Amino acid sequence: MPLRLYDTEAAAVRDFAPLTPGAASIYLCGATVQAPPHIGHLRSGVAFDVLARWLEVGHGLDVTFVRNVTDIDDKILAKAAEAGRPWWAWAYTHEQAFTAAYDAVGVRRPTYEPRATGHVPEMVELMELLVERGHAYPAADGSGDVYFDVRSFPEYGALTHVSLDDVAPAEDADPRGKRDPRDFALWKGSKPTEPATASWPTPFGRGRPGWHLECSAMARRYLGDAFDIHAGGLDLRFPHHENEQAQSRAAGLGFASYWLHNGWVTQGGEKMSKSLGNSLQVSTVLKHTSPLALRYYLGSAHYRSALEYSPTSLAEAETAIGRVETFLRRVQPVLASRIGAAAPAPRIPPDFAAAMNDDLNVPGALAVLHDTVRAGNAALDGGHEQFAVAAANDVNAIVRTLGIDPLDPHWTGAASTAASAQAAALDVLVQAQLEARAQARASKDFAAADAIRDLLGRAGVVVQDSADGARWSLG
RNA sequence: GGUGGAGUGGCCGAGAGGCGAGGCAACGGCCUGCAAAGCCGUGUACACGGGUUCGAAUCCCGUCUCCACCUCCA
Repeated sequence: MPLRLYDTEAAAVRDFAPLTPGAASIYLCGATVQAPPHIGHLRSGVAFDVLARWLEVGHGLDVTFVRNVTDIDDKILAKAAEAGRPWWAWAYTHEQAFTAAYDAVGVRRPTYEPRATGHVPEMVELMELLVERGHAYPAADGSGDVYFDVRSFPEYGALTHVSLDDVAPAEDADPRGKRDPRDFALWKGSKPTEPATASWPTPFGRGRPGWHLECSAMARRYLGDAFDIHAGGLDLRFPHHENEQAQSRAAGLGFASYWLHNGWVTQGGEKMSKSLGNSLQVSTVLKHTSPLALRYYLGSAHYRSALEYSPTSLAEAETAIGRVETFLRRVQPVLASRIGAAAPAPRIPPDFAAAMNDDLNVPGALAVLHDTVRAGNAALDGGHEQFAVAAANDVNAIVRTLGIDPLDPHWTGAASTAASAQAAALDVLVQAQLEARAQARASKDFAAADAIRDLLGRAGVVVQDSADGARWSLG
């Protein structure tokens, strides 16, 4: 079953066919590290992390995933200056905040994460090629800027389906040096007002990267002249991705075969923005929401749709993924008791695969997950062990593929030895309480039993009785 | 103005000509000492007005509303 992906340039869903059989290359436009990330910034990271996982698990492809860091631009320079800090320190501080946020929600590290400032030679190479081919020119006003000549490239506008007549002037530089006001900057000559550290020597003079050029240069270096998928947020379609494609194709490179764009996290129907304050910064949200629930929430709408945020959204996600965790914990004793019994063959549930292959329909995949959980719970209730085991198998395949396995040490904290030592100590203490409670219940002393449960409850320990004894969990 | 997207039950959110995706919330029931968890059941949802069709949330025409990009914002 082929993977079908919506390609922005074709404006249609297309079968995915990698350039190299057995492999897939992805370039994702990462963050401009000018401020700490809010939950909206995590959406592309999570969405395309799921894409990479599915290409591997569902299609057996060897994925090379490059996600860049834009570590220099006008805003970084302006904000750092305002804060009285070096721009590079400002950028790196926020780069680390993004890394921490991605790590927290289980976005796997990319194969490589290049920074714009580390790729000036590649940009110069590309500029020289474009100048040589008649698609770029140094500014006539001696500013040191280098511009892309949009009129020299008839395909300009192909990605976002605009005609040059409809393009407003690019306001990224003083238009005096431009041949056409719509020409955009590949390179920006250094200005006396800017820090000396924010410029690099080139044959065109000292300066710094234009925003668009870096991605063309880095994608080419790490993924080659042509690669499979270029991804990013919807807002990057124009001008950023249009300009990237124009540069690369004008330079004679194949560039991206598929363009994927993710939608917004919205509030009241509007794009989440920094003006909304710090309340939805990832670091703030994670104080009251588990990282797993945040990741689940970010996948609860299709990646191209808007995802509405409300104060209850994250609590709902917590409850929903909690159902899955409860089932997996319920079924564990059954699985443990069957050691030696023939395990069902590992498989990707067909309904799940069909949803994923349909342009990564994660909400549809989650519906399959919940259906399977319900069937598994019903099987446990009815004592149909074999069926419960099969359901557990399917649930595990789904949650592992989506990166939302509630029992993964990444979420449970068991990865750390200190944490697991604490967990083990707590378990001994709680089990002792549960033992006392079981005795109280056996002698119908429900007041004593409830007192123990209340005590544990005040400590944040939730007790659940079941046919085979009480279980406890934090939360 | 140009280009694109969207309006689905209390909320979130898939689907895209015929079986009420799924989650959250709510209500009823089963189970249960109670609770929790789990299971079963309960909703005449598709912005509005026309049209096509045996049949439309889904196709066509028109209208309204909202959002995004064109401002170096995932």
